[in-house]
Amino acid sequence: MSDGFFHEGDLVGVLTTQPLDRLLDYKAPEGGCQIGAYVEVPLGPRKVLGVVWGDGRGDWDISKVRSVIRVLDAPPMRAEMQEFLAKAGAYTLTPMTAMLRLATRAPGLSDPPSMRKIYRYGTGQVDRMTPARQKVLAVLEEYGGLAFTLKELAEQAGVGTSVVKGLVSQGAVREEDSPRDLPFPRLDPGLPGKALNADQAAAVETLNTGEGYATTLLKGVTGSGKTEVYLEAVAACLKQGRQALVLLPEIALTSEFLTRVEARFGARPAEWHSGVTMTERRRVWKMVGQGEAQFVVGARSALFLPYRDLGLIVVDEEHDTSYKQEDGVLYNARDMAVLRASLCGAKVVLASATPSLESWANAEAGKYRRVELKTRFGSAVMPDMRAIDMRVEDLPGGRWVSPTLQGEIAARIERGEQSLIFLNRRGYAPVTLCRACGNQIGCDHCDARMVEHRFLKRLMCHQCGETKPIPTTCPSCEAEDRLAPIGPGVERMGEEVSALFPDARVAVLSSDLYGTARQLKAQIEAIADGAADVIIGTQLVAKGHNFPLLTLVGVIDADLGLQGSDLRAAERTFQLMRQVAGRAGRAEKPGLALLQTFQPEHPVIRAILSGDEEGFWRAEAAEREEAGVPPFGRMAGIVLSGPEVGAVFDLGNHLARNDAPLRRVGAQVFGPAPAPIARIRGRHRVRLLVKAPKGVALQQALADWTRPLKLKGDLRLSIDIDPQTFF
DNA sequence: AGCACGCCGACT
DNA sequence: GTCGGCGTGCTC
Repeated sequence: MSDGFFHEGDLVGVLTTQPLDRLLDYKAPEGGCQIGAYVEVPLGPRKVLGVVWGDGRGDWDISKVRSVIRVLDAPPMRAEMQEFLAKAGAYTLTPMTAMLRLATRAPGLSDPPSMRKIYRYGTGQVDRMTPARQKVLAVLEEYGGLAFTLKELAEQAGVGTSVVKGLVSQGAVREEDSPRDLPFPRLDPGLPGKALNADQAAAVETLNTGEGYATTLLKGVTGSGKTEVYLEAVAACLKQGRQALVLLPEIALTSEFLTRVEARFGARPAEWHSGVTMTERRRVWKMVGQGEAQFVVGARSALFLPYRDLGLIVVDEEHDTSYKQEDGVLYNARDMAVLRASLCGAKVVLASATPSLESWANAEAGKYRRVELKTRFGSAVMPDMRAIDMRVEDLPGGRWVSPTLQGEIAARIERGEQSLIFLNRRGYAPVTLCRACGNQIGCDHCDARMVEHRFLKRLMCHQCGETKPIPTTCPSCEAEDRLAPIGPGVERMGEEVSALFPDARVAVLSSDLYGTARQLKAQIEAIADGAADVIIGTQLVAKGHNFPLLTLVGVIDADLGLQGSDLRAAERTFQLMRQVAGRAGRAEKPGLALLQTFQPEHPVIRAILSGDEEGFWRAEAAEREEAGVPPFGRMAGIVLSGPEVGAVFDLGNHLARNDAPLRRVGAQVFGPAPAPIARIRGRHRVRLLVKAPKGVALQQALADWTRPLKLKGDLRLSIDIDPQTFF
């Protein structure tokens, strides 16, 4: 190889998407290929996708080495992307083949550029003009030289597609082939943004200061205008001719957000999330690679698109736990964003009203810059927050709205304002109990209780999604009609609130009550416009929706999430409560947030009420430092699973006993213990936790520790670096 | 990941 | 006899 080019017949090392965890040797194809080239290679009887990763190893019988079939029509993977995948793979202990699969998650990459028919003005004359034909020509006239697809044109004109076809046959409309993967419309960062207040302007200044890599924690309460601020960072990035990426939790990817982008830059960005169609996915992947998509708004996997020159990554709601999730590979998108940016000299903005403790600690340590937006827009201020001490409230069994909260809701209904009841529990009742034998109905495949969904008239397991009809006899003792729903879910809250306020319009917002994301969004928009007096919602409502008429938030069970010894539970409760409370009083009217709790003296509850966030974080940080857990120590979770408990535990015990590679680096292993969810879809799960001091080569030790294992039968092992839960 | 090979149990 | 279960091995 010289300057990254291989001539025909040179030995190249190819990384494929097949799970053979090493480079495979091939001969460079006719015409040669560049390092990084996306190629199609033969593997056994199949053709597979790969990337020319570097020199061939030459350790394979040369007579068996086959040739690369062809180089695909895409810019080669950049060295910086190779490095990103290698480092991310090494960090998460993920095989490189799996990393490459993440980076090529678009269908039909090996297909030739696909064409579609488009329609524009032709030169021919129409021999017989009809009203329908007139309409089609009028549409083409109105939009000048613009081309349409058949469906678009027919729809715009309000006629059938046959009318267009008729005009084509006469030459009055021209049919052309055009590449399906069209560039995205240019965005104009020069358009005027919203007027910024002093806080915001200062924040923008900080974000845009300096060249090259830097991470800034952008902290701002709900309604302080974080989005406007980071869109200005996007504008600055686009002005430099570099690409920008905004990551959002999947659930927050709404058309409302895209519309805001359009209002700021005059065009919509490229979208990348699970709801994007296959053809659009390919278009985004290709256009990002060609630099024809300047701005991508997407879910976590958008980090692995082949950017040509990425200059900015915004991680909005950076504390959101959905950034760490399994989709084949366990990675934390927030951390990977920082890694990627540091490799390509991009800036990172971590935006949140309630940052994660990790980011807070990094800012404290001076690794991140930090800016804060304190002012809420207009006259809106943070709501008044108070606890309702449930120990002194007079509340009959089976009811959850305290008299104090009820009174406040009544006052809001009177004034035509909205109230939000927050309960982070989907369904009707979390437990179905047999009053005869005490049995709680559980899932047959998981170690979880079935949740009653009265709306669906079924019991559902929230772990595996399994449902079954609500039984009338107890499956354990066969007593008739002794099963009772215990505890509240949002559906049941809806029932209670409707009974308390028969004339009020009550809306229950839960992801499972709406068929599609679109319906849910429409419902949220209608509610924001005033279509409901009382809104009952799960954590869905904590994620960035605006309710201008909302002046009261009642948190039904502020203690939910405080129990258990999970060190992150306090952090998460704190974040969630602050966010929910931030929903109230966004417009002109002051808000009130009421937290129903049985332990008003709990440090988390007190920190929320007093608004002493710094105090909360300092206390929380001290506790974690004491315990030597993240971010002050390293942790990894090892989950073993299999159909048979005994075998899974045996493997766990074997691992725990043979922990020499861990002890060498000063790491300790705890367990095996049943995993937080001990059984999922019929597979038993056992977890070991590894705790290590900061700064040791933990990944290497874990690899040495688990490598000798031969997983027999249906046993699986997965390693989770920096797990979200540890108890 | 696929796909072939291969070695034991219950059917025509 | 042979169909088919899925354990093991191979792909540059």
